[in-house]
Amino acid sequence: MLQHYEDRASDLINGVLEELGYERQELQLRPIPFSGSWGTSLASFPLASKIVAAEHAEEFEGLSKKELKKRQSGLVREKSLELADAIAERLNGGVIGQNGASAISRAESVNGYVNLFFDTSTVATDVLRTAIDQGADYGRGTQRADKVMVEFSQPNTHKAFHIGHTRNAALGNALANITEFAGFETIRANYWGDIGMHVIQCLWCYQSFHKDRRITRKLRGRRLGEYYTEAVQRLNYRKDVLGLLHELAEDDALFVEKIDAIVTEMYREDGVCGEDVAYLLGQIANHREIDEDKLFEPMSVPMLLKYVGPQLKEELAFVREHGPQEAPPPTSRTANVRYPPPVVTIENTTERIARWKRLNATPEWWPEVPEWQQQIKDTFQAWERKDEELVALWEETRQWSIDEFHRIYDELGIRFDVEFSESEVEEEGRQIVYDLVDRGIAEMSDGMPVVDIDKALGLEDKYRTLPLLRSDGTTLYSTKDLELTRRKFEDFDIDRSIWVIDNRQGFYLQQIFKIMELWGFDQAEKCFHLGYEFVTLPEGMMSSRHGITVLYEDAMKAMRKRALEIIEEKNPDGRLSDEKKEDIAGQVAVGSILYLMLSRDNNTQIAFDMEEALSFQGHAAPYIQYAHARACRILERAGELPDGPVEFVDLQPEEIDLIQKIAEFPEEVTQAATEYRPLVIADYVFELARLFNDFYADFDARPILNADEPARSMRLTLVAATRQTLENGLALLSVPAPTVM
RNA sequence: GCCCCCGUAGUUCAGAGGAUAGAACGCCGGCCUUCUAAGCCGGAUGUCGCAGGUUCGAAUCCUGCCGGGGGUACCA
Repeated sequence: MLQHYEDRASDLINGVLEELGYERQELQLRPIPFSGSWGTSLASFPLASKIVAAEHAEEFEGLSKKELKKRQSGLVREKSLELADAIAERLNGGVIGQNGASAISRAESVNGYVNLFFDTSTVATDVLRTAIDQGADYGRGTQRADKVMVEFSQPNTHKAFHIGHTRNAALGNALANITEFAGFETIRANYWGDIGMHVIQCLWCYQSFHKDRRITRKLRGRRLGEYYTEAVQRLNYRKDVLGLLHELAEDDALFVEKIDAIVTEMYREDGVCGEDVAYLLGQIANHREIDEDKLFEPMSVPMLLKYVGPQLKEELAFVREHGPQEAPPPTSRTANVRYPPPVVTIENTTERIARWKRLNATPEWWPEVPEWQQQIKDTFQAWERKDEELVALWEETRQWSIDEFHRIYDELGIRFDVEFSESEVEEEGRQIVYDLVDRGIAEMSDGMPVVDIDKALGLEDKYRTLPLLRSDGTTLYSTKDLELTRRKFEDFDIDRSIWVIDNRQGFYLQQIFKIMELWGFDQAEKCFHLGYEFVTLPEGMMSSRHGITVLYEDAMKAMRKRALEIIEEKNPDGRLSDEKKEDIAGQVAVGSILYLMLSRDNNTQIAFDMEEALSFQGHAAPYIQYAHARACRILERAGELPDGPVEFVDLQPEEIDLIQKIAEFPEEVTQAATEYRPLVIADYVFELARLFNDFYADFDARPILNADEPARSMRLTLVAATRQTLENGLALLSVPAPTVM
C-alpha cells in the first residue's frame, strides 16, 4: 500500500531531473533493502548509462569490444555517483517539504542510489490505521470483471487419498482463495475420477474377495483404497516377482554369485524339476530375464522366491560390514542394461527385502494371475453393458469414496462450488469425438479416433497425436476432458479456467486445449494449466502398487498426536479444556500439512519426510500460528485498543521493519494472484511472523503492556495490525489462526 | 532422439536484472521470579552445476554442455 508514496517520490525525482536538464521518465523505484531503513530508492545507473552513451558516442567508435566495456563501465559508475549526488542534494535542498507536510523526510546518495526516506510517523500511521480499520478486508483487491474457475483436487474414487493429493488440494484451494481475495469472482471446481480401469479393478477385488466382510461406515473410504491396491498387486503378481528376480540377476553381484548354491538347495529340498532348475540357474547367472512360459512346473518361480529373502538378508549384513559391492563389468549380452553401473547397497537391499516380504507372503497367487486378468476383462465388459448389479455396486462404493473425500476437505477447510465427475461427461464427450470425426478433424488410426494435431497446424513434432477413444470404443481421459472443458465455459460463463494438475500431464493438457481450438472453441485460449511437481518419499516415488505411500489420514493422525503432546506439555495448569486442546491440535496439524505443501515452489518436488513434518519448529505453520496466538494474548491482556490518534515517534528498527512488512501485504496478494503462486503468501506470512517475533522478543528494549505512553499505544496498535495481517494471510492459505496455543 | 522442470550453505528450501545472496533444520554457546521459550540472541559453513554470451550491472535473461526428475497415441 505504499504505491502512493512511491508515486510521490517519483514525482519529486522527476522534478529534479527536469531542473537538471533531463527528460521526465518512468522510474523504477524499489524499497531500500536494508533492515531499519524505511523508504524507496532509485538506481541511477540506467539513466547514467544513457547519458554516457550519448556523451561519448564519438570516443567509443572504433574501440574493441573489451576496451569499450571497460571504458563504459568506468564512466557509467562515475556518472551515476555524480547523478545520485546531484539528485539527493537538490531534493534535500528545498524540494522535500515544499508542499507542506510531505511523507518523504529526506534523501541520501549512496553508491549511485538515491534513497528517499519516509517520514516514519506519517506513513506508519497510515499503514497501521488502514490495516486495523479494513480488518479482514485488508489486502483485498478491487472487484474485477473477470470470472475465474479453478479446478483442483480431482481425486479418483475407489483409491486412497494420500499426501500427494494433499499437495494438489492445498495448492488449488489456496490459489482460489487468492484469486478471490485479489478481486476475481472465483468458482472452485472438483472433478471426481469416478470411472475407469482403477474402479473396475477395485470393484473386482471387492466382489471376489471381500464381499462378505463387514465394513464400518468410518472405514469405507479407506477400505476401498486398500482393495484397489490389493487388486493391482494381485494382477501384477507375476510381473512383480519376475521383476524382482530380474533386477537381482541384472545388478546384484552377490546374489548372482550365490545362485548356484541356492538352486541346488531348492532342488534338494523342494524337488523342483531339473529342467526348471537348470533354466533358472542359467538365466540368472547370465543376467537374463526369466520367461515364465519356458518353465515346466507352475510353481518353480515361487519356490525360488522363497530362497531370495534369506539370501538378501545375508547380503545386507555383508554390505553393512564391507561397504557397497559393485556389479561385474558388463558383458556383451548385458552391456546395454543400465546406467549408472549398479551397486549392492544397504539402501537397495533393504528396499528389496521389503518387496520380497510382500511377494513371498502370497505365493499361491502365482498360478491364479491369468484367470484374474480374464475376470477383469469380463468385469469391464459388464460395466460397458451397464450390468445392473455392478452399476449398483459402483454407485454405492462411489459414494463411500466421495463421503470420505468430503470429510477430508472439511477437515482441511476446503470447499467446492461445483463438483464434476468423469461419469457425467463421458457420453457428451463421446459425442464431441464423433463430431470431430465428422468434421475431419479427427481421423481413424489403428481402429481408434485420433487427432494428429501437428498435421492440422502444419507443425512438426510439437503437439503430436492424441487418441480420443480406445479401439474397442470405450472412453479415455481425453474423451471426458473435451466435454469438461466445453461445459466449464458454456455452463458457467467464466473468462478463465485454471487446471491445477500434476506437471506430468502438462503435455497432455496442451493437446486437449489445442484440439478444442481446432474444434472451433474460442475459449480454448483461456485455458491454463497450473502444474506442480509431485510429492515423493525419502525412499523414492510414491506408488500405490508397491504400497509406498503415506496416506493423508495417517500423516494427519501422527501430526495431531504430536501437536497434542506439545500442547499438554505447555499447558499443564488446566487453563485449557481437553476439548480446546484437541481443537488446537487439529488446527496445528491441518496448518502444518497445508503449509508444508504451500511453502515450496510448484516446480520443486517435495520429499515428504514424516520426521520433518512432525518437527513443529522453524519454517512451519506452528511458528506463524504461534506468533498469531501471542499477538492475541497481548491484545487480550491490554483490553481496549487506543481510541484516538496514536503518535508514532522514535521508532526502533525492529518496529520499522515490521510496519514495512505489513504495508507490503496488498502487493503480495496481487503478485500471488497474477503469478498463480500461493508460495508468495506462504513466504510472506512467515517473514511477517519472524519480524513480529524479533519485535516481541526484546522485552527490555520494547516492552508493550508495561511501556509508557505514547509507546504503549503505538506498540499495541502495531500488534493489532500485525495480528490482523497474519490472520488475513493465513486465511489465504486456509491455515487456521488459533488465538491460543 | 525430441519436449518440459530442477541444480544456490552439511540438509531442506527462498531469492521482481541492482547495494553486503537469505531463511529454516542440524551443530556449538547463551536467554524463562516481567507481555506464551512451538520463541529470541551469538558462532561456523557458499567456485549460486560448468562454459560462453547479452547488459553499465547476471543466482536471475540467452546459447551450449554436465547431472537429476518427468513426458513423448488406446493410464490418468
